[in-house]
Amino acid sequence: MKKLNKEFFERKAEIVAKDLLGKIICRKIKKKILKAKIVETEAYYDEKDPASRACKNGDLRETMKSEAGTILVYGVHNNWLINFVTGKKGKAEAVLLRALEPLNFKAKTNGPGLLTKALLIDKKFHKKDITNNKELWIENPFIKEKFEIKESKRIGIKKDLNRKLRFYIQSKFVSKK
DNA sequence: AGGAAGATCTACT
DNA sequence: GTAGATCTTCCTA
Repeated sequence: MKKLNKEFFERKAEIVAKDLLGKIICRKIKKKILKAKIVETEAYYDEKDPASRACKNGDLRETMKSEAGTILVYGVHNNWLINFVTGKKGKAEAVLLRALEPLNFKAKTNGPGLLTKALLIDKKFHKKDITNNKELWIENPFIKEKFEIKESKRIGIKKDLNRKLRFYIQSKFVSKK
């Protein structure tokens, strides 16, 4: 198993979002390691993205502009959403994790808020480094599965720009609409 | 200090 | 399908 390194995240958000599909996210809780396959992602491209909080001033925008691989935890309503900063430093790009398929545990993760609950992810991961973290990291799977990557519009956003920035694999865990 | 908006979820009709 | 719950962040004063 090889952890994803910084170079992986230094590419465009759209590319990273597609490439993250099928990867394994690992969360260490006490002595157990929860593993789940990433099945749904969304890309946010820069501070001009009207749907992104990077279009506002503040800490989130600064975080999105920081080093690739930085974890960004964003709170809405009652939930935490987890993102990974992508692109080179200075670019406000990020990828949102929308759904996972649990491999060695049971949970509902068909939605951005539920997946953070299942993995016990909260604000304490904000600004941490996904490529160098003891409690949370991403691995390449042993075998590269064949799967079809589907695209659609982003979900839950009113300001939609007819761009297809949501990517997913066929799975019952994918949030569907 | 207060208000508004938001990348959501659940429950009920 | 729609309403409501309820939290974090940013903006204004």
